[in-house]
Amino acid sequence: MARPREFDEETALEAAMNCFWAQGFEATSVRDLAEQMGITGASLYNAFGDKRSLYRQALAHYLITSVRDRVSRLERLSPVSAIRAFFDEVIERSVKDKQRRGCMLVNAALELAPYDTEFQKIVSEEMVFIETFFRRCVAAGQRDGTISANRPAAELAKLLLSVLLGIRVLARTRPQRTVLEGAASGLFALLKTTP
Amino acid sequence: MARPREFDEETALEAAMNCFWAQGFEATSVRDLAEQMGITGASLYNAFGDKRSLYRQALAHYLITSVRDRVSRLERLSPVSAIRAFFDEVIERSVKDKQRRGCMLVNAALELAPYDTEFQKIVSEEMVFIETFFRRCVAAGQRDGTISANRPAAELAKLLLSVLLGIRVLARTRPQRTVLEGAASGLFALLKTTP
DNA sequence: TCCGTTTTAGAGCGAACGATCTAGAATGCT
DNA sequence: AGCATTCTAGATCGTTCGCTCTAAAACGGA
Repeated sequence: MARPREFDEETALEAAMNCFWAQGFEATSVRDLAEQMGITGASLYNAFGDKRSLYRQALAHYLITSVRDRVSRLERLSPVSAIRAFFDEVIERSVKDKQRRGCMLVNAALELAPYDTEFQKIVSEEMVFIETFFRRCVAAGQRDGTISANRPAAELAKLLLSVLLGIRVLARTRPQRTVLEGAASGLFALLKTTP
Repeated sequence: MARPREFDEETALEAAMNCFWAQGFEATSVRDLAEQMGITGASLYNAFGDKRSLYRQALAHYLITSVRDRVSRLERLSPVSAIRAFFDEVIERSVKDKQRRGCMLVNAALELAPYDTEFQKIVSEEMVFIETFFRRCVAAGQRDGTISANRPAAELAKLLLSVLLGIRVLARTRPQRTVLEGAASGLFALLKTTP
C-alpha cells in the first residue's frame, strides 16, 4: 500500500558505499551522499536511517560483495592456489584503483572501529572470517605437503592476514605493482615447501 | 623583541599530536586541539598556522620521536635482533595502547595520503625509509647466513614492511598479544635460516 | 473515487565547524 | 619612558554540518 519508492535501494546503497569507501565516514557529508545516490536528504533518512546507519549498511554491502564473494569463489581451489589467487585479486584491484580507495574494511578498522564497539565487532568478526579461510587453506596445504609445516596453521594464517592488511595500507600511498607484488611473492616463497 | 610566547611550543605540539593520533584529522576540531594544548584558538593559529599545517607538524614530530628514533636505536644491533626488536617494540606498544591509537603514520596513510599529494609524499618517503632499514638488515643477515637467501633482500624488506603495517591495522581492532605475536613469530620462523 | 499512507522536493533548524577580528596586555629596543 | 611588536582572551565571522519539517505528489485498498 501507499506510494512506492522511486529509486532502487541497492543502486543507491552502492553509490553510498562508493562515497564512504573513497572518502571515509567523517569526510563524507550527507549532502554528498544524497547527491551521489540521486535522492534527496529526506529520502535518504527515510530509507536508510541516519548517516551512521547508512554507513553500516554500506559496509555490510561491501563485505558481502567483496570479501564473502571472493572467499566463496576461491574456496574450491587447491590450498596454495586459493591463497595465491586471493592476493592476486587484491593486488590487481589495488593497482587499478585510480582513486586509491583501498579496502573499505581496513578503512573502517582504522577510522571507526577503535572508538565504536559496534563497528569494532563487525570489523573484528570479518577479519576473523578471513583469517579462518587462510587457516583452512594452510592446514590443507600442510596436509598435502605444499605448505611449510614448520609452524602451526593458526600462526601462518595470522601472518597471511597481516600481509594482506599491510598490502592494503601500502596500496593507498604506493600502489605500484612491484611494491605490492614484492611483498606477496616474498611471502609465498617462504611459505611454500621447497621440493 | 616584543612579547614572548607564554606556552612551550613543543609541549603544545605534543598535545596536538596526541589529539590527531587518537582521533584522526577530520574528527579532531580546532577547539578540541586548543583545549588540549592549553592555549586559545588565536594562539594556535599564530604559532602553528591552520589546522592542516598543525597536523603536518604534529606528524613530523611523531615521525622523529617514534620512527626515526627507533631505527637509530636499533641500527647497531645484529640484523635479526634489530628486526626482531623492531617488531617487539611495536607489538609491546600496541598491546599497551588502551586508546587503540595505532601508528600515526598508518593513520595518515589511510586518512590523508590518498587525496593529498603533500601527505602522500611524506608518508611514502617515511615508508621507504623503514623499508630501507629492513633491507639493510636483511642484506646483512643474508651475508652472515642468519636470514634466508632464497629471495632478494629488497623483496623480503617489502614483506617485512607489509607485516609491520598489517600488525598496526590489526592492533586497532584486535590488540591481543597472541594475535600480533602470532603474525610476527610466523614471519620470523620462515625468515630465518634453519641451521 | 476518495481515504490513508508513504513518498518526494526543498526550505530551514540549531549546532559545530575552521578561521579571523578586536582589544588589551606584555615584552624588547631605543 | 615611549614605541613598535607580538602576544593573549574572547567574541564573532560565514559556512557547513547532520537532521527534520512542511507541503505537495503518488500510489494501494475499500
